Amino acid sequence: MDISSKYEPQKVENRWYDYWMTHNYFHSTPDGREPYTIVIPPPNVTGVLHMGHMLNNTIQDVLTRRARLQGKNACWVPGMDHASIATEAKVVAKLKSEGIEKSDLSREEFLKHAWDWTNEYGGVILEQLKKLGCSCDWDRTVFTMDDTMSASVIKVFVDLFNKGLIYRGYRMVNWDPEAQTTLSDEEVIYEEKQGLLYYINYKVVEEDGKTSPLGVEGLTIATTRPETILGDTAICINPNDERFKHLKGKKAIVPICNRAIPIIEDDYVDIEFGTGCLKVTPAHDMNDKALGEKHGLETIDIFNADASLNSFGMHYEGKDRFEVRKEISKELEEKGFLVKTEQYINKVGISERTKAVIEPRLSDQWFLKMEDLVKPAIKAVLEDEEIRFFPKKFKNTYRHWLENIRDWNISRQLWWGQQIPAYYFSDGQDDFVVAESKEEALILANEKVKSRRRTLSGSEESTVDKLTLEDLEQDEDALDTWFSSWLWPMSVFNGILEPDNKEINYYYPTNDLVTGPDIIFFWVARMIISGYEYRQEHPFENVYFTGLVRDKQRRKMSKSLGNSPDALKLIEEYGADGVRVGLLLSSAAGNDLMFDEDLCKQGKNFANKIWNGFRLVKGWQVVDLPQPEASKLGLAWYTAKFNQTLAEVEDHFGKYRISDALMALYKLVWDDYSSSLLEIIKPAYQQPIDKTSFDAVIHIFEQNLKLLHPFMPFLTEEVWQHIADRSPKEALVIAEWPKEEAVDADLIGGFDFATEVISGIRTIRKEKNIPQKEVLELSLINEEKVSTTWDPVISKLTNLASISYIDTALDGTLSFRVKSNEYFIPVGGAIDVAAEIKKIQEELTYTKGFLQSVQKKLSNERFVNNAPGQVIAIERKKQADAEAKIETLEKSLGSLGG
RNA sequence: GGAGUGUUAGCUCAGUUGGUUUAGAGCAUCGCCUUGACAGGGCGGGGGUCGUUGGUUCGAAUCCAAUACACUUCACCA
Repeated sequence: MDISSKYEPQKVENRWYDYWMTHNYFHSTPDGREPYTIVIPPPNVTGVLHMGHMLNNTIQDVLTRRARLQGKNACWVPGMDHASIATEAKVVAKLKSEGIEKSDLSREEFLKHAWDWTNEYGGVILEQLKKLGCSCDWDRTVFTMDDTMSASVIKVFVDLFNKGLIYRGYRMVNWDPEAQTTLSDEEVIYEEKQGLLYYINYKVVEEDGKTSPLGVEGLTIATTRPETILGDTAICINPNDERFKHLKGKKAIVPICNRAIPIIEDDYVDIEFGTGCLKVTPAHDMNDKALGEKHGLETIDIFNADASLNSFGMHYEGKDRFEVRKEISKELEEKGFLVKTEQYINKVGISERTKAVIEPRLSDQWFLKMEDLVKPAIKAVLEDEEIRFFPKKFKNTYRHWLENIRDWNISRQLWWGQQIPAYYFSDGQDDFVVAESKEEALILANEKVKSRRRTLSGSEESTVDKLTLEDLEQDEDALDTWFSSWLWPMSVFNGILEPDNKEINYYYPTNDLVTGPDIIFFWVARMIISGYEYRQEHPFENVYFTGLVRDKQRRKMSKSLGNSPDALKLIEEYGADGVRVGLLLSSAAGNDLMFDEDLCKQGKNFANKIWNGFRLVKGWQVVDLPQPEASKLGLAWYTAKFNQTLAEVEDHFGKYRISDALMALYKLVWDDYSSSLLEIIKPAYQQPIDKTSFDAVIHIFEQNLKLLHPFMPFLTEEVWQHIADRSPKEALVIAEWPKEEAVDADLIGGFDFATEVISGIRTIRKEKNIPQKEVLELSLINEEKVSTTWDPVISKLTNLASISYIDTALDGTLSFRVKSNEYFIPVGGAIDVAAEIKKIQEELTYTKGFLQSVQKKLSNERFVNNAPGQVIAIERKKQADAEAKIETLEKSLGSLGG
């Protein structure tokens, strides 16, 4: 047979993915088996695969594939979210490039464009996940704008409204002037920006009605936003501020627009900061709004939706806020109002999506009351541990957010998304109803109107016409995308519309959630909240938080920085398995991952190592021969080692230490299987192997492949199918995960000792440049009374002619020691006695030092009296071993005349 | 400003209730090896007073306190 000496992932990956798809291995339907469910964190419909996705989805695939091998009914539900803001922005931009303005289109027309865009460009990422090997149940692919998903969202909105948890409020919100929509607090990022602090003089109206001259009896405020002075409706001073006693009860004149505004007092004002005088602009600042309400101030909104100035901006009307800032500061300077400017660093809110500077704005919005909803979510994670976080440290973050929860603004001034099911029948603040359809809304609206008349007139009968469908107008706004995704673990199984259907009952609660800590509030917490509200149960048992993928300079990988490697190119270069291994090897749970392409190279090399381990075995000619003793021992030892590693791997998985699980397997396959076992059983050049050993090693190799499959699905399936002709039912992807068996510790201990002997012999070969081909003779003084069991293995791996047991040291040989055993190898040529003596003396110095540290402990009365017996026994053993070793070393020195 | 997490080998990290041969792994590095599965390999070596300072203890990388630095996160005053 002819097998390439290098594993070539490009040639096999697509083939196996197609094979898996053809045979429907990833598809799940409810049955009698234990379910293993995992829902994907839905990527944006606009998204393309980046490093974070690769890490996250690799972990999910490892968990899913392992569960499948364990015989569970594994179901990994893929999907996407509609990403309101991002998608709408893309569609608007595309239309603009075609000369179409959004404002020229009706809602229906715009949505058609959005769907066209989604169908054409959306979902690229799901195809990319297939390249990575993800074993999602693609038949279940869900999109948050699918009919059932949207219907679920609307149903939940109406339900929460009816429970009194959703309300409409006129509030100060985070306004993104670019997307022209509201953002939730979580979608605003604060960045430090170098700006200016402007000191501006205001004139004061004296009691006689005259205006004071500037700068003398006047007052000075400090602001970072001089353009907002046109919206000022008060000046505020601290009542305890001695400097401004004379201003109390007076009025100030806003420069340029010459409006007279009251000077109010409030201890909110920090005497130390700025000038101690605060301009109050209730329409454009959260704190100012609070002051405005407290003191009954007028509210003047000077901005349009795009943050250009409106008619209150006077001659600046129509100009952008930042343009106006420059121009107005110039005008203020020219007119003598501007005292000075100072460099000032302040934090500016930026839209996460569009990067536009957020403008606080007053508007009608829909809010979800969180105070009570949050309670079961706090209990589940922090008290009952019904939901476990890995790593645990994120519980603190979670706690902090939930305990300081604010109501969730769920409306967005966008079209792409579920339209808010509120219907207005007139202009009054309360002239609306909420219903799942317009028809239901009409009934409710008529009832509402009727009951009002009843209260007003006291009469049952009404002669006034009833409302018709045409009288109802649905709220223009759409719901926050997270208001769809917070239902994800339920809605993907249609658990909202049909809460008792077979699928939701089988798959919910899901098992694991794998996601980034950056969306712990956006998504994780809210899913937990909705899970308890709608199913009185946790949505998942375990949440595994991956770290952020950073580059070598510790910068977060992002599109804007351009420091993220092209995911698909990486797969092309290193193979999907190589990339998966590379990502997993250094991703301890929750720790950020310093991505380095060398890790993928390591993964690729590992794949090649396994491949060649297969090639070697495959190349052997198999004959009925007696099994060599060394092979028999080697196979028995490896079986023990395998079981030991399997136990470790299970333990790591239990703690979501995926990286450690992989490393344990990496060492098992590379060190134990390839470097040790294969060398032990390997027949001499061009000699056949005995059938017993061959069958055993094939079995062992297959067991290895099963453990590796979740991490390296393509390579392992390829090799598996090379080993034998397999029917679709025998594919590795659905093989049976090895069962844990008892570990024979004696075998492992015996081999470890033999390994030290082997290593000693190899070192001597090294030092004396004796090639492996040259046969050596080994003699030993067996002080440790080690069994001769392992001699055949030692002989095989170091090419010995004989092993002799002797009583006294051999002259003219090189020696080494393992514990108190001493080994001698005769070599040709003169022995450098001085070097031998030096070597022994170094060992002696170390051992004596060690003995001393042990004796120090043992001679400490308090140690002997207080330490547990087991610990003392260990120390005594150390002492005895060290003493025996010292005796051996000193004997050797004596015989060398040292 | 509040809270949290971390600091162990050149790099990335383990070190699980304090005690398992006077600290481990992978990678990198340094020697030697043109071996017959694999140079994407083999064999062998070097490398850390566990951020700093105190304390508790028979015993501290591990527990406590202080301190320095780094990161995360929340809230923010013109």
